[in-house]
Amino acid sequence: MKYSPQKIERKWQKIWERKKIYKTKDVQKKSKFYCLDMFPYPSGAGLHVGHLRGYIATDVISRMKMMQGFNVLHPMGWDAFGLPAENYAIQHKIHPEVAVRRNIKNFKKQLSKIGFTYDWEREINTTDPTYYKWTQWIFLQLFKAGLVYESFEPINWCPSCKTGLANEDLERGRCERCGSRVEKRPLRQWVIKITKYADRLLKDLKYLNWPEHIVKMQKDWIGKSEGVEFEMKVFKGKRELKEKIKIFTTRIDTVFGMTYVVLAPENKILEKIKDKIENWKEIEKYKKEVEAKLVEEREKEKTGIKIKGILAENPFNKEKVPIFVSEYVLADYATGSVMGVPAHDKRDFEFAKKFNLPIRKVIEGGQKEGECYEGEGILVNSGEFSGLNSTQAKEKMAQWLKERKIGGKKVYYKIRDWVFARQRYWGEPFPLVFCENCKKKILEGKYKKGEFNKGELLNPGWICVPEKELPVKLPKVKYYEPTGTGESPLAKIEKWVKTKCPKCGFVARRETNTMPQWAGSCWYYLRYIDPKNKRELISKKKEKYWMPVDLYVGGVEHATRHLIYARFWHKFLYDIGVISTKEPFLRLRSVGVILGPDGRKMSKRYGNVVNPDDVCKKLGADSLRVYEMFMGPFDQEITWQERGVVGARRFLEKIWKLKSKIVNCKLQIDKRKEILKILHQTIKKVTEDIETFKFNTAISQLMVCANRIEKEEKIEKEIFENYLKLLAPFAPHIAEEIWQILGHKKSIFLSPWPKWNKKLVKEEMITLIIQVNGKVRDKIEVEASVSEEKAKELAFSSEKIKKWIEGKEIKKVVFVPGKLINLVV
RNA sequence: GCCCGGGUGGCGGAAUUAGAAGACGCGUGCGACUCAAAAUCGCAUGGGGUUUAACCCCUUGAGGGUGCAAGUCCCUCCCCGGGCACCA
Repeated sequence: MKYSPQKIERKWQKIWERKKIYKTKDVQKKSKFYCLDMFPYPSGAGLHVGHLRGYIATDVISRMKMMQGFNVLHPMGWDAFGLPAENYAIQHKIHPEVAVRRNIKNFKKQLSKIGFTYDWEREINTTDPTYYKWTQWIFLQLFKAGLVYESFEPINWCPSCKTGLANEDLERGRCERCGSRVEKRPLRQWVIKITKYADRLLKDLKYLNWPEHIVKMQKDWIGKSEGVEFEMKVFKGKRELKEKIKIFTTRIDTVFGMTYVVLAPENKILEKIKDKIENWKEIEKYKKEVEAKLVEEREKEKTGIKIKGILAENPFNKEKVPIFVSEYVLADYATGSVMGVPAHDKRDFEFAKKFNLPIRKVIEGGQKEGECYEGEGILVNSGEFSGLNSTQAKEKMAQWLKERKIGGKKVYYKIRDWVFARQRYWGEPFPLVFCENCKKKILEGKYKKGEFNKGELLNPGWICVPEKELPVKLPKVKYYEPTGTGESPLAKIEKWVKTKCPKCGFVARRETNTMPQWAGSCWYYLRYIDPKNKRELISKKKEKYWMPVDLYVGGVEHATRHLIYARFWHKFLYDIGVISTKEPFLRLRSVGVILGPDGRKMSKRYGNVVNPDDVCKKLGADSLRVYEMFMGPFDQEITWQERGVVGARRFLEKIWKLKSKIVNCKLQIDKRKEILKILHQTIKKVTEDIETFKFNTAISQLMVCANRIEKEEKIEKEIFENYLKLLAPFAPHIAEEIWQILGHKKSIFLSPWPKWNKKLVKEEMITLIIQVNGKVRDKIEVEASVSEEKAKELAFSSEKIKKWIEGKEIKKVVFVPGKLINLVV
């Protein structure tokens, strides 16, 4: 009989489904394994082979764990809110809801052909009201805890997507999604105080078994800076103003080198002191110019303007220095103002040169003439602090400021609060309404204690929708295109917007922004555990059993977005007692991108997309699976080559043929020993390599083993069965088919994973390498336990070796047991 | 600019604690089977010497170093990929 994957694959997929062998049970006894993929956006383009790489890997591991006796949870679902789904809908003039339904159907169909172990009874969809009810619920808890605030500050606005964006959604000043240049635009926004969790998000990284580079990316993104903050007095002539300029620096040791101060154009202090500024009109003009610039443009230059008429006083030496406004100071980091120390900061150096400002050296550290020196060293020209080294000076100066109550140690983070609202249709509605009456009450202080929660007091007028009224359903609309006005399309649906205040019953209006794509993916891994729970987000018992996720697999592109947001929400849920774990994802592995056959990113635009359906049809799902795991290191980017799938298919053909050699009796003893040895070596290598994500070498070992077995006339049934089990996670259909042909009634995946015998794995005989001066000159078959004496004897008696050492003095002999002997002459 | 990865045959890639460089696969060549082709099977396959053979030399981006021994460790440089980029 010929190997015909088209027939057997469909057959087994149906049987597995019917017999529900992958149904996850919430039994609490067995050891559990929660194996999770980052769930896909069901885009209209469908899946390509690149998407599958991670899914196949988790499937391989899930199958092995299953056979090892673990209770495995390996679910799948859909991250279906957000821009990709919405843009697709707009482009094709279909309602997003319809498009999503259609796309999910297509994705599911595609996935069903690969032979995954998903338990579809736990399927989730972020756009399902029974799901987003809980997304809204979590938001409400954040709101009530005072972690959400309404802001009107200028934020990043994508003119093409017509929505505000979070810092995380930018790439070099461009929209991460569409590549448009982002503008700063004042907009009413909901912002979540993720910065409150910055320190914990940083510290707890040490508990995680994550790839180092991803940990580092998160550290850099959170960007903790420890320094000193202090106040500078501001003078107009001899008169001191009541406003003070706050400076944050990580290099207080260079403070005596300050020759000027720079403020961000958006710094609020400017407005406060504008009547003291002689050239206010000029400053105002400059401010407008800078604000009109795109984020990207601001990064290139160091334009600036001097504020005339006022000076700032350095508290350390009472020196009065000029004040500038420049675009190189960021308004939304630290105090929005910096001290200019051109001798010891490259940016200040550049600026000082441009504006002809004095450059004063205060750190001695072997710098070059005419350049700035950013390293640490010994303080000079620094009054009482001269002679200290940078580290000592930092301590003493912070103390000095603290004693005078004008400053002290301070920590800032690079991570910004999370801009959480989008002016788009396809997202979760906010469970908030705005009530003028309640606003008045709060502002006038005429309310009872406990009448309003922390969030409501923080955002006067905004009232929480009661939890029992959740979900606030996204209304069906005719027109869902973004408006571009800063309002979401929902604002136009008067019937939906107009409502009653749940608190006082007055006329109120619903919040019309929607949540960003990331919201739904922040907690989806919890929903898989308890997908049908209507009473609570998750049952405590189930959470305790299944959490944390034991293995999480997905692309690196989520390192500073989804993976930070999800950790943040998880920690919050922990804080309010909903869950018992501090971190959601214990072990993380990132999957490398598969490039098209032309070496470019797989994309419709390049016409290089490989559809798994075609590969399955032509060569079979098992071949596809084996190839994807064999093609190279899992986390590495790699080019798709159809030839490679053909190679995988040939390997499976070989296995298929091997079954005709199976016999029920035992082999001759020496042969049996040899075959058993390679089998047990293979059990060891495959088991360990799957565990450590070295799928390519696991398969290579399976090939080596098959090549050896193939040489025999006969194969012992038991040996072959063990081999099949090792192959099964990679090529489940063919393994199951042969398993059945061999007479088994139950699925191979219900049989136990083989264990290796330490004694059998060990080589008894080895090839002893004989080197002369480090070069291989002879090889001899010996027992692995060969002694140094014996090895020497063998080396000296070798004819080949004699040739090399003849007439020479042996200076040294190096013996590595079980490996080699090196004669140095 | 700063911080991470990485550079191994024609190609994808193996190589434990430094211990036979090139496992496994692809491709290619030759042969078998065949009327023929495909598929399949067998053999060969880093480069260069060489009288068949035996054997020798060179070879892991470049150069230097440490070691009996270096793809692996150290220094200098080149190239490729990624992250961050006025974060004070």
